[in-house]
Amino acid sequence: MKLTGYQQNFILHFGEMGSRWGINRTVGQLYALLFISEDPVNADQMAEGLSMSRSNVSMGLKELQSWQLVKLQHIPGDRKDYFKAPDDIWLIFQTLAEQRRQREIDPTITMLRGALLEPVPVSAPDDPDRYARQRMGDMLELIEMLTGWFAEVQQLDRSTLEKLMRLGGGVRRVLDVSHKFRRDGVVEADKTGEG
Amino acid sequence: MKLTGYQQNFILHFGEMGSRWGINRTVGQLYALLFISEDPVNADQMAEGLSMSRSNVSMGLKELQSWQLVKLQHIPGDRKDYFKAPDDIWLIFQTLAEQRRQREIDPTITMLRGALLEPVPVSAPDDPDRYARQRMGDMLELIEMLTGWFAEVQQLDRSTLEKLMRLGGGVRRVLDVSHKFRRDGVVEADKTGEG
DNA sequence: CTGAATTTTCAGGAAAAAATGAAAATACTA
DNA sequence: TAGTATTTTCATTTTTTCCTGAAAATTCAG
Repeated sequence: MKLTGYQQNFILHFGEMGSRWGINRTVGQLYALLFISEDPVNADQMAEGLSMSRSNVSMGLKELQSWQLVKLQHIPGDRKDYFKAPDDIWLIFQTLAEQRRQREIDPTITMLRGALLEPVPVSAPDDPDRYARQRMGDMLELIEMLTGWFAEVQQLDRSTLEKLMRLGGGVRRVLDVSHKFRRDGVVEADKTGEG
Repeated sequence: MKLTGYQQNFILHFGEMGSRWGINRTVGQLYALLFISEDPVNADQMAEGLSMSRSNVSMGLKELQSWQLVKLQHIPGDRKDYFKAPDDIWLIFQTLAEQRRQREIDPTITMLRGALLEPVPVSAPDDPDRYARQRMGDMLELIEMLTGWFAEVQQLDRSTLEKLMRLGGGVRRVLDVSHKFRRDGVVEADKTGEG
């Protein structure tokens, strides 16, 4: 597994960014390598190409598999496991976003719901947790709105999604007009009229 | 600075999640404390309430200020610095998203642009970097589409934004109809018609 | 200016995370 | 099923990150 300087540059960058992305250098480098490799790669090749121990590759691959970011393949006549990143970069992005939601947001939603479910002792006017409760409620509301939106948008087909993206801020104009066509009251007419 | 069990629960959670969010425990706890505190808090109070050293608080606050997530205030007759999280939780979210973009995505955009600018040696059919170039181009295209979209949507006023969120996947229906009103060719008519 | 109050810096120790090599486990072939 | 190829596990070492206390720097009242 020989890597060109061009490829190494990309791989090193992903390794360094790893810490900011909540993954370690190894995992970042492994994924970068898979991402730019047209053919599937086996663990020995990765260890050699990235100059790291075989066991480190094994742990890194395990991590990547738990993120569902790699596909396992087999090559006829070869007993080794070969790995590949999905061809579809949109799919990679969606998987990444979905996994980060599960790891970074869901636990907080659970905590907030639990805390807000606790009954207020006597709802005394001097409740020391009054403000905390309110803030936690605000936070939960925002997170639920955002994650709910994301979940729905994730269902959209590729072309609709790209259309929405390219529309950008122009979505405001479309939204302004949309109340004329609403069917089920989801859309509220906007009377602020700054357009 | 006395904290109730209710408040401590929230603060501890943020501390533990910190590592997943790319901040350390201290910073997570500090922000959680500020977030649920109605009145501004000074550094000594934080150190006491969170049982950590005064110097640790100082470093944590420096970090939070670099994220522009705290507001500095002064209380008449008191020389200490007091800190507060913004009241507006939408603003907090936007700041967070903006800062993460700068730290986690912008460096990669820069790297990709630089790499893709490099001229292909002789465009030989056996260019070993052919596939890597293509993949990096695909990645840059997706990232630019997403960040560009995000930048535009960030400009929208609060009520339009909430409207878009609550619309969720229903945006497809609105998009379908929008081509009737397009002004500048950004919107492509969709003939797949699965509605 | 002086000195007290307050905040910041930073070297060094503590804790956490990552990486390694050896051994164990697993999977497969003959 | 014996033997080999391959992968995984895990105790240990290495590296990185975090936290602290002491000292330095800054701010401000008198």
